[in-house]
Amino acid sequence: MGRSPCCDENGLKKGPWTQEEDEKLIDHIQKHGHGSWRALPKQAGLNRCGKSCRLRWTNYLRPDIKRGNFTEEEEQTIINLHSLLGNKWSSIAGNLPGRTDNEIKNYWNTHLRKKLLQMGIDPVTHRPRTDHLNVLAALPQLMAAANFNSLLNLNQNVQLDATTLAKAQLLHNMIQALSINNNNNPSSSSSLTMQSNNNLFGQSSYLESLGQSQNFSHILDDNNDEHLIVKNQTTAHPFDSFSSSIQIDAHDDHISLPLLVPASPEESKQSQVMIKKKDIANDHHHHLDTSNPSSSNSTFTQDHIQPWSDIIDEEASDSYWKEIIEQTCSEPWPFPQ
DNA sequence: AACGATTTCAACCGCGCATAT
DNA sequence: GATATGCGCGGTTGAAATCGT
Repeated sequence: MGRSPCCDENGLKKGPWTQEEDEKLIDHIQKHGHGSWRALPKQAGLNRCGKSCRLRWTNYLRPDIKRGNFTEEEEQTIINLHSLLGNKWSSIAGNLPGRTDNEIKNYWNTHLRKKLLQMGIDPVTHRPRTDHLNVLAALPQLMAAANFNSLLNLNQNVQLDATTLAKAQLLHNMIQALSINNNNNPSSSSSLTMQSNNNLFGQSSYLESLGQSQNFSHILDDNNDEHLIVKNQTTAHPFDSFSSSIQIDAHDDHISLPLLVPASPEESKQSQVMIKKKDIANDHHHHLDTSNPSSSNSTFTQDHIQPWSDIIDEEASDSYWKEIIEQTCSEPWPFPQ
């Protein structure tokens, strides 16, 4: 089946549109509608192919185009819809009035994709990435450089945006990676020490600071250990399609970090990191609990650790990691100092 | 200030599907 | 049913803008 190439016809202009061309196109469509895109250029006096005219109109000149930055709500919608639909940009655009599929696609590729990657989430599957964890384990000094005093100031209510949540997720992954590494390699030098004058997770304001509304409930386990169960009930959060819960051992001295995006119940269990509160309180140094039973159940072993060259993919470039590290460790966290 | 690296985004390209002939 | 045509979609490109040194 033959097809006449759309824009290969002789003499048809390509490239950026001039103001004059825009005006001609707008004027013609306002007077006559676009009708047949193929016939439009001649009728409008444009030396363009119909395809180029359609693209210019739908992506730029249409009067109902919404300009400006994407709002948090729009970001949330895109992420949620992408997790359901994949790269169905036109379908996603259908749920965002005034936004074009091209604009959404560009915004995804330049912003949202990176944001998810920074959270340790695969932007294709929307599931946690694990291929980079042992790379992080090689960078414990970066963690020590992070300003945890500001992170751990828990007496302020702070609304977190997606970027901050991304940092929290990455931090969680880093701690998780180091814990796993320690577990598998007791002689490893990658133990993590964090300085703080605050009792980290024993305060509900930490949870509130995640910008989430929760229900708290106490339960007793088989050993009569009291647990504080915190259920994430946020509905306006970009990741509300994922159920996340935070469990605090109120009786014992273990606290679990929230896994913001558990891929599955199994993964969620395996990725819990326990930090001993007494370590925090006693010497103001936070140590990862290397005897952590949940991480000892981890399926990660040294056998799974791959060479850097095997791990790195097209998006895990030097600049990619540089960006993550810099944003995670150098920027001030949005917690009050 | 200059230059190279990186990012952004408008525009293009090729393909698949639907419809017309 | 075969072929031709048009449209829309998703991936890719490359110039311009921005950033970093």
